[in-house]
Amino acid sequence: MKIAAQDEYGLRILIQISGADPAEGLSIQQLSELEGLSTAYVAKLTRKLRMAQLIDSRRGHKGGYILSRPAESIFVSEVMEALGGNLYDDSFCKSHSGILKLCTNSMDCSIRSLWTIVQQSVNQILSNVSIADLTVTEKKTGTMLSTLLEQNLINIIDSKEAEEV
Amino acid sequence: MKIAAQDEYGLRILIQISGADPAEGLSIQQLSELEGLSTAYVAKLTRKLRMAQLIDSRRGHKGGYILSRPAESIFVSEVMEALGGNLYDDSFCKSHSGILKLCTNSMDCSIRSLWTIVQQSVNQILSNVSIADLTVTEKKTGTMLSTLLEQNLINIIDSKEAEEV
DNA sequence: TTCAATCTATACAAAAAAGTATAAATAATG
DNA sequence: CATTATTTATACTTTTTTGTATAGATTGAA
Repeated sequence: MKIAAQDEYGLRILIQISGADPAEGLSIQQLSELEGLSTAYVAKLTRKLRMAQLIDSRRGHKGGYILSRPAESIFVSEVMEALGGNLYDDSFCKSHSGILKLCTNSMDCSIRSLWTIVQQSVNQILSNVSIADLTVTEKKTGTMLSTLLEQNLINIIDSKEAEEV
Repeated sequence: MKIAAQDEYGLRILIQISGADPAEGLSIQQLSELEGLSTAYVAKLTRKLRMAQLIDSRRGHKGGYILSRPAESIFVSEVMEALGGNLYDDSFCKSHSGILKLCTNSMDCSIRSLWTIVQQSVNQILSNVSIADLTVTEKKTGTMLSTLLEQNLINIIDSKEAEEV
């Protein structure tokens, strides 16, 4: 259970682009220097980001990449989806109301339920963090999203009692 | 960002062992038939589980594997650790009190903070689900841990406001 | 128009993960 | 003790992921 290389590098590239002057954009060459990756590899990753409509490209002389939308409206969940797909596809075993159940009727179901819960939890976090939240600016120096998970962590522990053996 | 094959198969094998009669255990051959994996592959996975002291082996005639502890005390987080390691190593960027911060002072820090939050969230879930919770028995049929994540999901959304721009 | 800077697409190579094969060690049982 | 059923360890092959190379298409500017 690992974060793939593409996830990390693709996200870094997107954050770099979000920090650039939108009138100029960033070229593959510039991104390559900024992140210490080969130009060929950057090109491969920008292709995925572009095909997912997260960035727009301008070809030819003075070309480069810019975000296709404001950084505030691009969420990390979308970036992960574009780069590496989901941890686990949770299209079933999920109740209509959005409340998850860990069903132990069969091993298939219990394991699938577990992955679904994990997937949902990860997705819930990543779909609430935007590229703007991760972009470094002078204004933002020192900013913390300190309560993002704080309460969250406590609740899971308490809810353990809900188990009916 | 994917669940590795070893994570899934290793967990399944452990659940199978937990369901077996402790006086008999389960052999590699039996596990292979139960899960539809080659004996060689099962052997590779049981080795990891054994080295992590999650199962005990008995060699020779009538040998096999049993859990080294009660299923109630083996948590999925340990199993994942034994099989594939962590999503991300979160040994730093974590405050003493256990409250996580998404620090945006530098890109390195902001991305690392994000992975740390994700890692902690996943770990919090997996360290509260035991092998017993996933094991199928007649008694347990129909059991649900329905509130495991329920509240959890709502809190993250609300806490988004805590951001100080 | 011509040139250089740039993105685009596809094919290739290297590294890591997944899965297999095999020989040796161990233990129960007749 | 010999045989058979079993785990153990290591080396090997296949597949997937990661990363590179290269040739072509597009654009701006002299």
